Amino acid sequence: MKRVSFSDQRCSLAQALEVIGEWWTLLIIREAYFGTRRFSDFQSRLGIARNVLSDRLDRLVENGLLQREPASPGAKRVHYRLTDKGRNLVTVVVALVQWGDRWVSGPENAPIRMVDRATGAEIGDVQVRSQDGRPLAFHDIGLQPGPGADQAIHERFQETVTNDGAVRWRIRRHMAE
Amino acid sequence: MKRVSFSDQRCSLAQALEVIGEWWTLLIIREAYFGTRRFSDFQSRLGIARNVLSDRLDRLVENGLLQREPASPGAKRVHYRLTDKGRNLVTVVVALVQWGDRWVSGPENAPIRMVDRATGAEIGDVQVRSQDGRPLAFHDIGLQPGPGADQAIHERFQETVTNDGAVRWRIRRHMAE
DNA sequence: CGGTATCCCATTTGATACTG
DNA sequence: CAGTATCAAATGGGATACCG
Repeated sequence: MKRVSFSDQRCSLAQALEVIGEWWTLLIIREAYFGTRRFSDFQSRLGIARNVLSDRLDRLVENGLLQREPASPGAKRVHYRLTDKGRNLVTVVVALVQWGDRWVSGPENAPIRMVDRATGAEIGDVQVRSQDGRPLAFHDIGLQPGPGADQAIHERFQETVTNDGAVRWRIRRHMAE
Repeated sequence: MKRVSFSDQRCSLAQALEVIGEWWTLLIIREAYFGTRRFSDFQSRLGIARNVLSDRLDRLVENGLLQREPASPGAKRVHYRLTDKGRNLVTVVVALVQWGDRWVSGPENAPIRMVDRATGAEIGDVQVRSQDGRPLAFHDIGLQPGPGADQAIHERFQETVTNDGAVRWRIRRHMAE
């Protein structure tokens, strides 16, 4: 059966997965970070089937993560280059690589080191932070209904106002109540 | 045909995708962040088929992102709770949500706000940073062969030593040379 | 409630052959 | 080189029925 489209889910996570959730997509993006631009280089380095690659590249261009440009001025041959939208995914990729290094492969097996160009030192761990830069641990992050929250989302939250007028949101653990 | 297993790819990104690359997996993790613990709550909130959910939960437990525990002491009913390994993915999820908010949905449509519990202010953008906390833009990040680099990886880099003895790595754009 | 077992279809994927 | 076209196999996913 057709998988439910995530696009009707409001969550940005689902929306993002709609774009990059395909198996190969992030690996293609990663290859692009490496500077790979040509069809055949993507193909041989990733070991991906040509038709699948073709399809994924099309979709990535369509979605604005990659752009096609003439390999040399006037040539019909094209290169695939990252757009800002694609480049902006670097946080996700780095976070994912670091997670994989830490919990799956083990840091000692990391095939790639990512360094700060300016100093040559390894980059830091990607972290969630407050706007003023304090690292936030899992439990420091609170959830609230956002500007685009629909009925279903609102139903999952319970709003309470404390004595001093501050507003708190609590997440309902179970719907039935 | 059988899809190539990413596990034989050295890259931690591929390894991570092996664990969480499945369509539903990250959404289940997100639900767990919301505090969802029961099978039926996952099911009804995500709208996922029961057998698929069953399979994904099994795999998540197998891979150590979730753990099963008795719903109440002595009960046979179980809850699914995040492990540290699962919780640690929060960076990835937040980065992905923020990317989706920014590039796909538009921030004004964000159904969920993530705030710093201590202040109630929105959390900051997840960023790649140097170890001493400077934000690193895409081009500030350099790549080098890591401790687990194999022959194939090494071949993609060219090592050069500058006059003053510093070592630089350059990525070969094309293999043939 | 919390699953498991079956069944079946849609999609993805890889291999191969072909084209400009 | 840079794809497109076609095809078969594997898998993912949904629906439904069943069970303790």
